Amino acid sequence: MPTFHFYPIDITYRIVSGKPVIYLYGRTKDGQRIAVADRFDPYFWAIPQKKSVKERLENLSGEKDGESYSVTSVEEKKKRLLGKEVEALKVTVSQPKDVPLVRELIREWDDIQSVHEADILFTRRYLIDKKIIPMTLVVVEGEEGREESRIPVIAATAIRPAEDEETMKGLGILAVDIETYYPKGKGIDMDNNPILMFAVYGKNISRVIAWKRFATKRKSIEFVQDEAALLHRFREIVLEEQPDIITGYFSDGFDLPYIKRRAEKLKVNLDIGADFSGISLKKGMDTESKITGIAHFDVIKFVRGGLRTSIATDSYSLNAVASKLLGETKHEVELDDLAEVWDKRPEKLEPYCDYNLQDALLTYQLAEKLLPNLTELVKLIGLPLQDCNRMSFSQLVESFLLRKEGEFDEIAPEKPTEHELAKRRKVRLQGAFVHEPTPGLYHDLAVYDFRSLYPSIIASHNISPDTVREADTLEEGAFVVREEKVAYSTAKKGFIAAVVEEVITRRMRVKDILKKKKDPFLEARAMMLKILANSFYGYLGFPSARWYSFACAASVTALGRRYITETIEKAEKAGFKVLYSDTDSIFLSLQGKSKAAAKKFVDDINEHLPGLMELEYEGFYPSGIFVSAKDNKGGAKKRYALLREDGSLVIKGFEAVRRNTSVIAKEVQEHVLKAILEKADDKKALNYLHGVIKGIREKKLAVEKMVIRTRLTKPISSYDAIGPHVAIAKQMKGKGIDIAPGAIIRYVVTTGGGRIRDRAKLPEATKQSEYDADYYINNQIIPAVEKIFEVFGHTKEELLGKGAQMRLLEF
DNA sequence: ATTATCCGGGG
DNA sequence: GTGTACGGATAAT
Repeated sequence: MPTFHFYPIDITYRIVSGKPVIYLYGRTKDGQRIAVADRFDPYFWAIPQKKSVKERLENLSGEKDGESYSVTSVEEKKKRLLGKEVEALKVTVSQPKDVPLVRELIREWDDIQSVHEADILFTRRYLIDKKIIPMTLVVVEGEEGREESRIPVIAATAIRPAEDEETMKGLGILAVDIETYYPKGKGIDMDNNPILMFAVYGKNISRVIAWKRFATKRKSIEFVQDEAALLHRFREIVLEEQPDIITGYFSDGFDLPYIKRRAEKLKVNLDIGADFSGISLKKGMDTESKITGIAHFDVIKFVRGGLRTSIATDSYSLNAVASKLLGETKHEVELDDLAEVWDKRPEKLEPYCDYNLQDALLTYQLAEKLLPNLTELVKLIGLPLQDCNRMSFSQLVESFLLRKEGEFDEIAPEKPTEHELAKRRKVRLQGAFVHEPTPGLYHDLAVYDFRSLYPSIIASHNISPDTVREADTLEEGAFVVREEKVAYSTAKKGFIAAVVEEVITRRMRVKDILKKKKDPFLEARAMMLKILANSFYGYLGFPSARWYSFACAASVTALGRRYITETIEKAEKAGFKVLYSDTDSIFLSLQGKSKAAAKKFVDDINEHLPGLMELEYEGFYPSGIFVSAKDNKGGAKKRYALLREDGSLVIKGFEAVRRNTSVIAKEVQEHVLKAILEKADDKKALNYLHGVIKGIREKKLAVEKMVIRTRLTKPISSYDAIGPHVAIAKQMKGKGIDIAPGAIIRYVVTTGGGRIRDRAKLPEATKQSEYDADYYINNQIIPAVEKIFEVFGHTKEELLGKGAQMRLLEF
């Protein structure tokens, strides 16, 4: 029997002669695309009320809505349900579609207590049970069968993961991007507006296909007869390139559905799937596009999903993400004019083709850059790239737990009913501890952080839905969380606590190796392990979670508050002063103590911390400033600036990087912070401010510095409150420039009477003499620095330079 | 403050 | 497809 070593990429199933067959699509070690077909039977778990139900189940079969269903076998197994031993029945049925039918039927039976895992997708169940991890080497025995397929199909007689968990490398990525016709002022209309051009970018291809000819020297541009021919070309290119991964930017919801729709409309056969199927869509608010045998990597879904907390960006547009991650930007063209240029001035189309190709290139580069992270996630979670690409944090955790439960003989709890869900949504978790800072400028600060606070609490205190007990439990060694009136058994490792501990220790091992040697793949692994570890707390409190536990989630934050306040008490006993603390971080003033003493403080704390918990010394800062909150005297949370020893600044929460603020306001804010932190010289900062204010008054500053950027969030007509940006958008519309929701409107406020919105002008149409100095001083500059100067007792009047004059008048 | 709703990205 | 949203921001109450 021939043996094949291959890396699975995609998985589906089909019913062949009435029996379900799993199809794994992938590539062999030597690069050949193959499919592997393997028989597998669907099953789920039932917990009986009475043992006699087994026989009743075994004989269950029937018909519903013309479809027959049957139970093929029932097997008794000892399992655990939230740690409690149960006699479970493994109910095997003949087809996946029988599962929901039988499930609903037997749920009503008196002798059935509960039904479990009857909603785990068939292909996922297969991967878990066979211990197969996509993109990781698998050994198959079997012969090539004869069936209709683009690639050879091996009928498996045996399948198992390879001994060494070798990861697939050198995957072929093909980036796709389309440009479509859309007249000004109209929305996207897949039914009526054609695709004008598309760009593909891959290792061996960099091309734009358009169906209107114009003179060009670009070798990358190729012309076809019409839109149907363009779609044919798309099919051809995909089949020629044989990519493992097709990537796009929002291609789940735009490019691929658009291509599919146009192909249907023009009756073009798009049988690019390994089984000759086309692009399949899953609808909902969130569409997903799939092609059998190829993994579809929608970059935006990963950046906004699994990587969301790791990549901070204001906007998730291709331009914003590419400039953040690659330091590159899109080409600038007036996309709104494309339809008109296409119709009337095709000779001007070249820049649009360049734009199109650049988008495909950026998408390709993003996919290439993020693939190590996504691959690590696939290996961690054990689901195909297509799925890991689109998962939320709670789905990641749950999929990981479903993979792990076998090791603990656990059966997953049922998903909550609507009623249960409503109940869970009503309760609120108490958050983290915050010590508000007292506004002021401070010198010699030490900053500390609890490393992975919540995950380490879960692991160290055995916080797990299967170890929760009543607070007055008589169980020996149980750890009481008095704040929540619950306790946690320590007799046996809880399922979730054990899994979290494994994730943390795995990450620590990876970090240890990384200390000795740089390795981008291990860095990606460490990052994904961190993301996963940090997701468990949220999962425990997520209403839809199978392993939801309010007690556990509440205990995690309660212990977080407990540990941080205890650490603060110890710091004060040791002679430090607490300036600020939020969740897992502590800012101390050294109060004349040495840097060495600050460093040593963590050792004293760590000596008494349990398990994996650890306080880290984040660093020493020569100075730092905390300002007061908007409407009260207390210090603002998450709004401070620190000076590092190397002279650089750490700015948190200030407007310095926000939209909606003019360039000049950001500049002034940063400059003032720097002057104050470096020299503690508020007089000098004040002088600088007065200089800027004078410059603005005398109109010596460029209009560009006065530009305010605001995003238009909905169609112009649906605004009730007309802000300046809406007024500008209206003006632009009046000039025939159509502005769509999502556009960033740039404007400058000019002098004159009336409301701000009547005085907003386009920057291009504003002369330097026109901007409204008073507006910029009072509404932009002053609010940006007011709180900083307030720390030194400078009033708004002083900032405006009125203080001195008033004093003269007073005397 | 708290709850309802709107929206993202793509052209 | 043995299934379906999700989190943040803004408007409304």
